[in-house]
Amino acid sequence: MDGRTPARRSTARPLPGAGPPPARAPEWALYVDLDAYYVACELRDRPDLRGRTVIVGPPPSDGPGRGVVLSASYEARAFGVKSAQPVRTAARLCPDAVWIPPDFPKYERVANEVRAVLRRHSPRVVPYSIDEAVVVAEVESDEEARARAEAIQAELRTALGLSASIGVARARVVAKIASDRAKPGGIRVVTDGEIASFLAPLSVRAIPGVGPRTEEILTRHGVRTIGELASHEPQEFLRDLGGFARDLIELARGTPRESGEGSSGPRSRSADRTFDRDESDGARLAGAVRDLATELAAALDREQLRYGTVGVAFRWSDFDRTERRHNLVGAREGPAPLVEAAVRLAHGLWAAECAGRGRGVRTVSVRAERLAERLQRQASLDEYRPTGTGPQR
DNA sequence: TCTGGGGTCCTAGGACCC
DNA sequence: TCTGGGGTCCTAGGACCC
Repeated sequence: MDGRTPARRSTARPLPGAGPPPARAPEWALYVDLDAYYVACELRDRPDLRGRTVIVGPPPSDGPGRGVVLSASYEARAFGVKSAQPVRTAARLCPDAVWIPPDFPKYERVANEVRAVLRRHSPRVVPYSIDEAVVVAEVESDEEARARAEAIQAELRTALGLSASIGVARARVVAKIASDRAKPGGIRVVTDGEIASFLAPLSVRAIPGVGPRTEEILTRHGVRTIGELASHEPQEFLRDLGGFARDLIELARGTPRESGEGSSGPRSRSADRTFDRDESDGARLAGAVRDLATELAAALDREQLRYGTVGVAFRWSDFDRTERRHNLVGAREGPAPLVEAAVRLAHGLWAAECAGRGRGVRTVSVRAERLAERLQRQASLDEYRPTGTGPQR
């Protein structure tokens, strides 16, 4: 919900009233990561559960289900429970856990309170997800940066009852990695001179953007830690990793390149539905797509967004995924173009499958992309369009 | 352990135009 | 007579993140 908040990035420079303008202090990134966020939000309302094994996710008692754990308290993590774990597994590992169904509107509200706190410590706050944000601070030294992080941590705890881990570095990527090392509830400062030695012993998996696939590729080249990466040349990985190879090696050598200010409003919105049982009835699939598209259009409408591309994806019974997209002419709004395109794409996908393997559908999702803010003026322009001509909705 | 519901960014190939 | 090469748009898919 925060994508459209003020901070126009090009004009995000702080304006210090009548202060002396000359030399700007160096910028430090304070990467704030809230600990066990969904659980922490629930514990604010249920202090009696503090110190207990608490899991946010669809309760296993609701039936077999296909859900996963969204967040687990550190007490539950001690039993091996973790995010994205199937609820059945979690229930087996930790049979006495207290289960709380997720309440996303609540987490969104609390996230806004968090961002308000952060803005009191710097006008430049870049949200990365519901529970992560970077605070850009212009301070003279690493000691000052640490002090700023301590102040943020203290205020989040006293004002909102939330625990945060904060990584502090000049480069955002490094601050992010440092915040992971500070969990839970710590602060880790990495100065420029320390970057290479701080990263060297860590697994390449500690780098954001390196998942199982990339790890496997690097392992094939004999690279397991970030330190080992530093002695290679980007060309060695170019074919497998593209431009990412250079970023990785520069980071490993302690000279990461920074990538823009980021976060300029949402790029896409989607709505999905996972069936209780894999669906193989074309008419029911089309019905689900129609419902999702209608729902999505309403959500976009609430956010005052228009869309330029519609996509439909099927997750098949074997967990494989297929997607089709269609570019509309210009930016559209309202349910009709979205529903019409989504149903057509779904038909195409389904027809292709029926001609081939004939798997059932596990999850169907409808996505709107190339989002643009709707101008207030637009409504009145439409009023002036001569009736009976132009595209009908 | 058979795997949710959101998202982001990047790449590659084909169509099409000059 | 086939013959470039480059740029851009569109679509599909891959990888990754929380």
